[in-house]
Amino acid sequence: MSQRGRPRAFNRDEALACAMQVFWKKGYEGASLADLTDAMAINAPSLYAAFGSKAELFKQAVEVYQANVGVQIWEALPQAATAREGFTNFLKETALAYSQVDQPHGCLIVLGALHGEQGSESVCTLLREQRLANVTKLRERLEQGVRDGELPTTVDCQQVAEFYATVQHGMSITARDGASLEALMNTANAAMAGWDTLTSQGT
Amino acid sequence: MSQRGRPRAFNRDEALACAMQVFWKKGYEGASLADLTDAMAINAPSLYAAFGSKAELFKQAVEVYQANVGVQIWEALPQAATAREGFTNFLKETALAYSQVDQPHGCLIVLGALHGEQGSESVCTLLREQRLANVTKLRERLEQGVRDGELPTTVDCQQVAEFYATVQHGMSITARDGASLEALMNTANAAMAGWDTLTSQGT
DNA sequence: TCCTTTCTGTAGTGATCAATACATAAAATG
DNA sequence: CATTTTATGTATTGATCACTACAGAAAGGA
Repeated sequence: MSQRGRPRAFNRDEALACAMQVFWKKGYEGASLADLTDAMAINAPSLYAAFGSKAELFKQAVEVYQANVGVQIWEALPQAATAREGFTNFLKETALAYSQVDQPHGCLIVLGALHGEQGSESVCTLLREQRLANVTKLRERLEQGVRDGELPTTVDCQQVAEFYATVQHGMSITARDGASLEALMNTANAAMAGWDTLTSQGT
Repeated sequence: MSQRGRPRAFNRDEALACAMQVFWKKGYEGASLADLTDAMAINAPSLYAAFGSKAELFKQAVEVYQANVGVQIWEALPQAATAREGFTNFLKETALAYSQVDQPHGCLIVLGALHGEQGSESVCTLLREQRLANVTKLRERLEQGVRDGELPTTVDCQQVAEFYATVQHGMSITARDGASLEALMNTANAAMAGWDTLTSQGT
């Protein structure tokens, strides 16, 4: 049972990667269909046949982003031996990912769609859920640190997770404003300066 | 030499305040002229006669935002007796301003226009310059602390300023995601947890 | 009263938006 | 070869975008 009909003349994955780049650079609403079809080197009917809609294309682009850029950031958490090392590497990988040359600076998940007002509600909600899920990842790594005996049971894991997630969110803005890798690394280090205090007392 | 011609039928400042609310909530590109004229309760020709263009209206809305919301945040810096107290209050005022009830959460300067791609380059540039100017305000307060003898001369004021600016940027995203005042206050406190370390050593 | 000046509301401008109708092209199947 | 199926390119859809032409209304000045 091979494929019937005229074969697709473009590579779906490559086109999706091009679309991801456009969304990353311009955001969901800022990326017009003309921008997307130009970058993907296909016509609008081919885009709709392959991806369904602009919103669906964006959601698949987010998956590509997570699999390529995001995984580098978030695999630092479970791989590290300690929560402290995990958070340190998480922030450093964020600094690296947000300042790559020949790539849009900052994060697609943070910058992709902030104002879900006109037709982009579902996309905005998707990204917000991703960000909230990221807070959960950070909190769970802290809770693991508590279970391991690395951190005291009095630490408020949710509060600490929200702080480091907020720092990461801010790094997207700062990266878009032109911050260098060195500057982002310094911010990552600065965020870790409070680690001992944050993970020793409850408040 | 009083005013000639038919008098304006609406209050310019009130209409501008309404426009500022729309831009704050929906962003520059997300706010359509229909949104603006609806909120301002005027017709398009009146808007253009009074403000010139959508971009010019936005720039004036930013001034209104700075004068009302921003001043509450930034006057904390010079008013405090010490840099530490100034930064603490700066972050706490930020948490308050970003989680006001019956107001859009987060900051117009941060969330108003991030992707300056299609006709919004000038607006995007304006906001970026504002954010960079904010970093300068923070750095100058630290330098004042060095002159006062509060902070050692070895402290890298630019690095510390960029860190706290990044935290503030991130609080806009976190606030938009639904964070409570309490959560933002906790993040403000968490950011201050590293103060002593950041302002004692050079790196 | 008449003229000038400025504002207001209606009704549009061309451009661009996301999304498609349709005819044709290219493959497998019979 | 004929049929079916799917993809492609051209051209276009109605909606919405920021913006404005125009005529009438409301004021001051002569």
